[in-house]
Amino acid sequence: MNDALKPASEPTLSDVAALAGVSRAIASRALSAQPRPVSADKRERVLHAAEALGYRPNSLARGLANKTVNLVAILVNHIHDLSDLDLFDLLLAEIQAIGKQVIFIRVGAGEDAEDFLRDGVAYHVDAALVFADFADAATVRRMFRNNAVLMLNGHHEPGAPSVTMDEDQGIREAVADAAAKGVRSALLLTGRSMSRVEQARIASFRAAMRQHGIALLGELAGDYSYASGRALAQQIDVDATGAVFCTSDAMAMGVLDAHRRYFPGHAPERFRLYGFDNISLTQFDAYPISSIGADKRDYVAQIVRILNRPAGLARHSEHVLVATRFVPRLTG
Amino acid sequence: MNDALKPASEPTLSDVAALAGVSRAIASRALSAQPRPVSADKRERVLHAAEALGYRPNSLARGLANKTVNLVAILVNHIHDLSDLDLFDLLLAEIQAIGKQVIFIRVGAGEDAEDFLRDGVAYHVDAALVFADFADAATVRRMFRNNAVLMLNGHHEPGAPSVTMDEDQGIREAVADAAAKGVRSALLLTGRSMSRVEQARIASFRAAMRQHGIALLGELAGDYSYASGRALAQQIDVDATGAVFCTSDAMAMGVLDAHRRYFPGHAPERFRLYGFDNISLTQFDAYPISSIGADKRDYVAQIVRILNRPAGLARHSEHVLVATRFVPRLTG
DNA sequence: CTGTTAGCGCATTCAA
DNA sequence: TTGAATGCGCTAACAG
Repeated sequence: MNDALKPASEPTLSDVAALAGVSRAIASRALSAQPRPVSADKRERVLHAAEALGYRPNSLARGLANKTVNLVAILVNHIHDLSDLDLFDLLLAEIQAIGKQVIFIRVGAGEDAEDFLRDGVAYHVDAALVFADFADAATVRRMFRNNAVLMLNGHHEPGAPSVTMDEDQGIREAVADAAAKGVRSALLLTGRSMSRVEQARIASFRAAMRQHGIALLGELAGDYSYASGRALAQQIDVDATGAVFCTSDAMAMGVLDAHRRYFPGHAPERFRLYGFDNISLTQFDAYPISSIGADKRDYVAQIVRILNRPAGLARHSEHVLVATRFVPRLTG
Repeated sequence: MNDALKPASEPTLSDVAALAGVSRAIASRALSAQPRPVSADKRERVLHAAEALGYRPNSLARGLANKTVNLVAILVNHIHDLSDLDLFDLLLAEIQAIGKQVIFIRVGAGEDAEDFLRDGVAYHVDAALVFADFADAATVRRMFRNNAVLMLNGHHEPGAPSVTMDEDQGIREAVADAAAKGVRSALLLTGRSMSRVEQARIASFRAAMRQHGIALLGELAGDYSYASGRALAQQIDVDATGAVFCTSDAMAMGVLDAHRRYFPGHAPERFRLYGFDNISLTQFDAYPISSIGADKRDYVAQIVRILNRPAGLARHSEHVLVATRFVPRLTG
């Protein structure tokens, strides 16, 4: 088939090289981001040819040859928690800023992960960021044919680096705040308890309350959602309960709405209310919930720093802790 | 270098074929998702070998050979609007359900798109879903070396299919509702007016109000955010204004908080308040805002249907309209 | 049904 | 500095 009959398709490096009158190797070097030996005039010709043809390098082919794809996978259970909104937009922006693209993988309840493995649908990526609860590093490594796994779900295994929020710190501050305000008894509303992060939170609350002599009246199992907080709030004995600690802001919002008559003008009348994650919604007037959270910019910066490390994540497994703090608002 | 000295690396198809004692082609066919002619026993041997080696196909190589990568790009300005939470989790799940992976691209204010083009960082994808305001189909096509562009940002160009919410319908219902309740004058709070979608919304509101004899007292320019609604609410003359229509629920939430004294028990006392997008947050007790929106499942289903169409999106440009409806709640 | 061969588009040896 | 040749891992076309 001669050129005239060739179907219109994307120009390749060969086309550029042909138009510029150089070899493919020269064209490749001229177009490379790294400095490569090419004479000035040939470089010029190649660049012009590429421009004229509207040439776009094929990332797949480049990745195959390079074994570096500039692709990062983010594994999540889902993205419908309110706190996700604050985090992922920032994370996405920062990862793109270092020249990588983000492939989002939603593994749902957790069983689906096995499907990914079996079907081999997963991409070969430079690194995998694991927010999903279930996943252990080994599974994720197999999933992505890659050792560069960054654990962000509270697990920290010897082989893989991790960035974890030091939630204990913020929890202690919040409980101390309650104790200082005379709280003697409290209820704890929890989320999905199978999660490592959640278990750590619960343990921290228990320890801090014990330390401050606050009686733990009970633990009610929710699922982080507004609806679960709204429903569980019915079980709160407002006369006996000094404070309600929730492991998500959304649950605290549900509690607040259920008992809003006790928060006239948002001043705590019966019990104090504490949320978790310090989501931006707590800045809305209707939900002035005292909360616990880390500086998201700091958290994301730590993740990106590890991602950007030339050595890669595989070798030395660094475990980074990001500080959280108590953020007082009207309810706490 | 003999096998003993070969560095430990990912097993390839060749390794599987060797272990199974078949050719690479047979191994490839046995591992293929599509039915391919392979004898039962060889297929069995290949599967076992793959299992034993922990073989994972390299999607890059497969894509290169196939020219089909099972990758879909989603272009957004950002993902921090409350309405994004409802949409993208569902969309992600549904796209994965048809065996494709999602690469999220955040183009921010819009200038960054040019950077993507220049740097050629964009991946070769099967299709691009364009939610970002700025982008025209031609730019996106160049960006992804691909003609399969699905416009979801309100633009519908001849070359590219689109799925658009028929917002006019819901807006007419909402305005009719207000008129029926005796509203004679109204204010409109708008978002980023450069967006095609937003311009259409504004036009619909104007037309509907004209039709129902509702005087448009003014248009206040916000940015879809709670904060902008909260701030602009100061300019509302509660004595002269029968209703406030907002082009986002978040702005309506801001208005509600600013004037909450006029909504005791959420019963509209002075003016009626209408939001937009019907986000799930309007189901929270504190923000019972009447809104306008489409069935998200329907909307996503239309998108996935087009994505899944064997013919591809390139040829026939289908323009799908998804119905919106007025959803009355306490404020409207 | 099977194996051989030839690419996909690119980066990188290695001689020249 | 250049260009021919090689290979990344896989699938498709072809012949057997």
